[in-house]
Amino acid sequence: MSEVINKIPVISVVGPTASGKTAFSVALAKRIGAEIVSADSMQIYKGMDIASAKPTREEMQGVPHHLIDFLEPSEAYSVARYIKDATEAIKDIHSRGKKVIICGGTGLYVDSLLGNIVFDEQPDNTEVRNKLRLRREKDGIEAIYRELQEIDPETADTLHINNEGRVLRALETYYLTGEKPSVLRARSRSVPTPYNSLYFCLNYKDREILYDRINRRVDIMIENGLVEEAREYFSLSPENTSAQAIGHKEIAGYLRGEITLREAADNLKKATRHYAKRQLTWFRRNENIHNIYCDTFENSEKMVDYAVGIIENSEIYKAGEALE
RNA sequence: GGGAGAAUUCCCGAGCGGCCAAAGGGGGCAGACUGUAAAUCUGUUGUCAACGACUUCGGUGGUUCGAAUCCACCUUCUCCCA
Repeated sequence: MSEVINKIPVISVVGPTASGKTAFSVALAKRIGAEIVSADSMQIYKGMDIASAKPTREEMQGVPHHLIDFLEPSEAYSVARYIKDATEAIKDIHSRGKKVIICGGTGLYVDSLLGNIVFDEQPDNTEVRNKLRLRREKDGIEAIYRELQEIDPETADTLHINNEGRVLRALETYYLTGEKPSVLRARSRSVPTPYNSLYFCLNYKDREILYDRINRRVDIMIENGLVEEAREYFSLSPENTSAQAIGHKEIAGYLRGEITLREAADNLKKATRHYAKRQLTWFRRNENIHNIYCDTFENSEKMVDYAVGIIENSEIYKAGEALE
């Protein structure tokens, strides 16, 4: 009980893309007096407003948003950096007596942050990484994988050989730190979380409704100038994290004249649906999550009422109040 | 009106007498996930009382021990000449 008192209460709003997180989290924030810390690996980037469905000024309705629109697309980013940035933002908000809502669809970021996964400082990896890549070219992935099996069979067991990126990274970690990835992973989870969190996942009983929302949103993005945004984006030609974003890369074929805009739009819809499905898989394994099935509520206000009810019944703020 | 060809499982598309519930891809569904995560990767996808059984390859009939594969007719579609 005493540890609950010292923890920072945090509400998180997750859910698949296009589920309505932005509107919901803003409405909830206004109701309970919170600020929003984004957990979105693409909305961090400047100049990807349409593709990442970044909340607009109007949508934010005066609720402060953190970790949005602050990085150049050419910059790399990672979970480790996210945790650092988000921790800082949370402390800041909390110190000013406001409540915190984490809102975003990047499950890895949210879970790593709230689960307090510790990412130690690591030396520069470019040299090791390049060496491993060269060896992969020369000896093939089988040899690399076999080596991982010898060094850290536990990690090798959890990785499929076809997942080359992960296999390579596991070995890279080993050569960089001298420790087995499985050991590091265990240690990263050993520090108790400083947060007292309550998870909401915006969900849909009927998946078709979500898919329809996605399809419609893509059409709107195109109406709003997604093609122009993509054209500008590619003129900068960044090759980092931001290049992975769904949106611009599907439009690229059209810009090169290889496919019609219609085809590009269909590809984009498809890729977004796939992404939403992966997100659902991720969130499903969190048994502490409160699913809010959007298609079972009359209106958005009732959804917020429902969430507030759960918050009031929970201990996360009560414990804090008892302290004051 | 004449000629050529095609119809395959949710879609595209292979198969051309047994090894076919039928390659491959797409889509769907499920899953994994610790430093690029909107990424990367895996499994599954006719039905069932399910290590076996049953119903499928436009329709009907036939040839054959055996047909998605061969034959006949029918239906629909495509193309070419009129």
